[in-house]
Amino acid sequence: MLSKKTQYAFHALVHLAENVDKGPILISEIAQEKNISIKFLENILLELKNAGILGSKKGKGGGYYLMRPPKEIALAKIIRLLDGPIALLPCVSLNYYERCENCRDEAVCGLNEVMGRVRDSALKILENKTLKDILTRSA
Amino acid sequence: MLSKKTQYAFHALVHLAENVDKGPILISEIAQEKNISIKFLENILLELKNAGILGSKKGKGGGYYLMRPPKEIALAKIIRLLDGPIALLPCVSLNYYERCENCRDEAVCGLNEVMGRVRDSALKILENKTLKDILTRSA
DNA sequence: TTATTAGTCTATCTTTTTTATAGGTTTTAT
DNA sequence: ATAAAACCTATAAAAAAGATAGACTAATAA
Repeated sequence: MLSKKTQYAFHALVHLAENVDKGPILISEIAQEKNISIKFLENILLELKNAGILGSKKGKGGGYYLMRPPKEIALAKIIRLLDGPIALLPCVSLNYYERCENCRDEAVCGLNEVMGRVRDSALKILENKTLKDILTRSA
Repeated sequence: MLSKKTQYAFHALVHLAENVDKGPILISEIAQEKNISIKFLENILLELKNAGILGSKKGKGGGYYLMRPPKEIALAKIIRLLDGPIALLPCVSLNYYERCENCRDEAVCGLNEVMGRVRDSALKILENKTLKDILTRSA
């Protein structure tokens, strides 16, 4: 399961995407709209900003905004940033690989192979679907 | 990521599957072979037994054994038992569903839809692949 | 230039989950 | 009887997740 952090991030990003035309959006507005603790959300948005996904403006009229159009922000990127590996096992992770301590040889480990396939099938979706694809469907 | 518990369970099950002909297998043997803390493994095997996946025999000559042939034990079942939901979000989980607290209407939530697809693609593999499919490939 | 607004930063705290261990109990083969 | 091996329950230790606090900095407007 994705952590609350990542879930909150997605909802916040959706809100920002659905309001791109309105200039910088307040943390407090997002927090209220999406029912998220404002202080917790603050940390999350900062992290997204430091990763170059969001930009911000301080002072009156300030807030957060997307650095790129929604269709260029892949879901996989957000998950990896805030949650870490997408793979179910460290030994099949592309970005967070760790050697398996419990098997003799990954090359002939059947678990490794099957979990690699699960990873591929998830990535096929998560690398290609973007913020644009998770906006509210009526909008 | 799957918990250590689930990872250990898979490795233990593989060992049992690869030794079906040898009668009950000792916890200690599995622990040593797969490099798992024996006491931790004990708990895991018990849980698998209580779920009807393993059987056991006490006393001398005792140990654990599979209750069904490896090809009838789906990977999804093991994961759900020891790790809980396979879905990335509670609101798209088939077995552990929880309402989303952050969106107004799941029916039009794009995140819900995409994550539902990720779940389906993972389940397509994990429901159909079994213990038999994760045995060491040379065997 | 000062007050206000709003993000920045870092630290800490609480709770939950995960991982692991301990030690006695029961069953069974010999 | 005794030794082997699973059973059971509790607890402890460590790590991660979730949440909060408060002082700091930058931008804007009066």
